[in-house]
Amino acid sequence: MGRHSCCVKQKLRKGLWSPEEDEKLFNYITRYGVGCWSSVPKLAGLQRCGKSCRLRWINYLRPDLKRGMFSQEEEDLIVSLHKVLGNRWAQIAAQLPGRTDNEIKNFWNSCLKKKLMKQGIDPATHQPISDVQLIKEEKCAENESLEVPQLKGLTPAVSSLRAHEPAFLMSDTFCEGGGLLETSRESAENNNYMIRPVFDSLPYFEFQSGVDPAGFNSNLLSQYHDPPQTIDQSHLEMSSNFEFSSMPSLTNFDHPGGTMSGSEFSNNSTSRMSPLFFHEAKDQCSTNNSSSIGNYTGFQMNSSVENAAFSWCSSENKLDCLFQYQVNGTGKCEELKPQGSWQEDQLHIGPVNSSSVDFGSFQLTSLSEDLTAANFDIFQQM
DNA sequence: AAGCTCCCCAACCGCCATGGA
DNA sequence: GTCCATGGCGGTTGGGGAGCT
Repeated sequence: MGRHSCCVKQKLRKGLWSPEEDEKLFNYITRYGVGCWSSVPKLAGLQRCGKSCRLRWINYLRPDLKRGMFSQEEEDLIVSLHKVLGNRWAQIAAQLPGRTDNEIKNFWNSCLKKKLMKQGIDPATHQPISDVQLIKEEKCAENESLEVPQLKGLTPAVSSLRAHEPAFLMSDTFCEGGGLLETSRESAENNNYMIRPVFDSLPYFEFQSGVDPAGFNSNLLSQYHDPPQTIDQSHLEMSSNFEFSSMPSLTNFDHPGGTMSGSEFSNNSTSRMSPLFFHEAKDQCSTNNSSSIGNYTGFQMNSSVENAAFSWCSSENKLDCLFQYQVNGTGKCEELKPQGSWQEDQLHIGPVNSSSVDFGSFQLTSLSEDLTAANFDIFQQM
């Protein structure tokens, strides 16, 4: 018997999320934080499985998500990282703040792969297609000599295609194994000696430092942006400390098995605001020119979001969060939120509780007078 | 306008790792 | 050591919008 999904077993709702469901989930997470995902749907009043809720939160509702097109810089970074990491989307995503593994995976499959192929680069190996094709054709020839009948399934039209197909299409569509329309994965499996990343046994990399202000890890790129064809694996294997540690992981919001309280949650997610707040902020900004910062009009919020400064950028019709902080009993500023922004149509619901946050393990490391230029490193662990 | 095809991307599936009982 | 619940991840699917005929 095949394994049933949790949704099937519990006769839960599947498919696209409605705005009402989003609202319920967002309200719940905002208020109580993420403790145990399996209990979230019940407590939030959703007919979904916990997994589904988790995914929806991580891929869509999370406040720090970037929206919109990938920049050229991000694109280059993804390609470089893929060259090193292969399809380890979660690890790639960890180097692109605000992007999810799913988003990057989709972007890769729908755009980047094609782009690379057009450039004559095999997306699986990052080698020139001519080289890859040469190897593949050699293997094809080998197999054909051994298993000629495999080609019998090809229609005349397809057979003629074989002769005229550009190399990069040939490599993905036809060739060996007798499959007429081999998927790239099947093809990859059959040709594992070709599609394997430059090196594969890569449990961890060191990301201890080198995170530039844009959030990218320059260490990784300087090391691997244009990596040599061979990399000394022994170096990697012997470095037991290698880990992705300095970047805000996409799963930093998850506290597996933990008991993250609502206030703790707000440490990570205070960037959500209610539409009411949004309009309030917008109005305040548009009428208050006394604290302009460049193109912005700054102000201090004292209503639904406390201890935070936002600014309304009228030219872009968006609200920017300059920072949010927490001052403890000693007056020490213990947290700053990274700069972010919200388009009006991205706003959802829910008050934000930013009080009594325990920021024990995080420390503000820099603060500029010019808030728009401030470079905050809130995830630098003490 | 209707039908068809393509393709993007949100969401699901299933496997694996981990941790607690 | 085993079982079970849970979370994380990569691969895959299919709904639906866009573009074309």
